[in-house]
Amino acid sequence: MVKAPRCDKEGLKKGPWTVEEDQKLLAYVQEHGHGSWRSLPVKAGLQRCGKSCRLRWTNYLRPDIKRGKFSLPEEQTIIQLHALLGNRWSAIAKHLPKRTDNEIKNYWNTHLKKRLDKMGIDPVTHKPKANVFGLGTGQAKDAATLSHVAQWERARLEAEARWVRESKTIPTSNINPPPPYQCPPAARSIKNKEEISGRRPAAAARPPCLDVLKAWQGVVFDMFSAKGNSIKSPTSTLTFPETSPRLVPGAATHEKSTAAPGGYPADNDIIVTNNPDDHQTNNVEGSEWECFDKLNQVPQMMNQQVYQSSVAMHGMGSPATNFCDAYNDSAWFLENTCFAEANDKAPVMDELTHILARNPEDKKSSLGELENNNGSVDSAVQNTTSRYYWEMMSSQNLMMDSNMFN
DNA sequence: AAAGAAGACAACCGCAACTGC
DNA sequence: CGCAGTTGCGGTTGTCTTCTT
Repeated sequence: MVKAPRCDKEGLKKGPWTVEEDQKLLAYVQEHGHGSWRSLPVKAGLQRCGKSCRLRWTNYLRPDIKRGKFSLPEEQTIIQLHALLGNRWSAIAKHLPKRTDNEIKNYWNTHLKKRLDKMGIDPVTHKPKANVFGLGTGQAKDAATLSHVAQWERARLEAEARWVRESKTIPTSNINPPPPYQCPPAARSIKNKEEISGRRPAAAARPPCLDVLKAWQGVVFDMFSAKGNSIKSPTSTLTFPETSPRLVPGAATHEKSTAAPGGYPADNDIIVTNNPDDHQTNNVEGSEWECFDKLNQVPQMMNQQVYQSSVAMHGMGSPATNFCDAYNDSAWFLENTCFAEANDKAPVMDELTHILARNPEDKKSSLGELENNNGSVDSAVQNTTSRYYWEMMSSQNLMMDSNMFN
């Protein structure tokens, strides 16, 4: 015989909470702490069961909860962690400060899952669904798109697997400060042991590849926003290579570029070169020069991980070629994947400036402070901070320490 | 303008793990 | 070790809002 829930048995109130109930609970917990949830409702004068009170507090009333729309970095984190952890919402929530597991779960079920599904990616496995490659049905472009997704996905998963392996084998002394014990298998046990011992958890599960992509997006957005360019998303059309600015390595606009699909660069393509002298041979004028100049900073900003991911994806080429590939992939990724939110660069830039602001040695620590009288970012200072940013991003400590984003 | 559908989110339920005796 | 009570978690449902026809 199934025991009736206490709430039912005692005829306690269920359903949505009223403002008065919230106030009672809030006032009580703030004054006395929750103590035993079971005894709390009577003490607080609530006609609710303790469990209901606990849920209301943890999911809604707690003061350290952030509500409202999820930012792009938060979405990325959820997707990335879901690929790693599955439906372990509480574990995912630990990497999203001020978000509750319930909120993340709801957001996944109502938004992210559907978005992945529409993209043809299985939201459970995070792999492209086999049956979406419709042959002979005019879906060649979509198939190519999805193939690209699959390629990135595979690279990502490999990176994650590598990272997981390394996080188990790398001496934890590399993590600052050194955690006192290794990660035991059961998540729940970990948590409780931490709570009991007050110890720092083992290396936080933040895959470096996500950070690299995020960082890359930040730099790319920065370059384009400074120029007044926009990486405008065609959203549903999935036609990025034909319609959006594309970076083409090396060749002048009047010469056939071997790296440019289709040969000659398109009108809105942007030529990239490592050799400043090439300026003289390119028919790039006016505002495009500004961007051109900014792009010459790129090899310095391009750290090993981005470079290697580009090499892995496209093969070894010149730095400019691999930069173009990495950029185009990143821009493509922004436009054609679940990460795409048209013109939604603010969260990425917020995060970039936030991280730059952590530079203890650089007093000019945000992009806002770097702006000159013209409202543009001084290239030398930007170069310094960008390089610093990449150095930070490539350092293992930051890659593995989720506190970086707290 | 009204009705139904879909979306979004809060809340509930049941189970498993943990805790203290 | 066993048991009862408590807490945490994830799946599911209910309700309200927004959108579509």
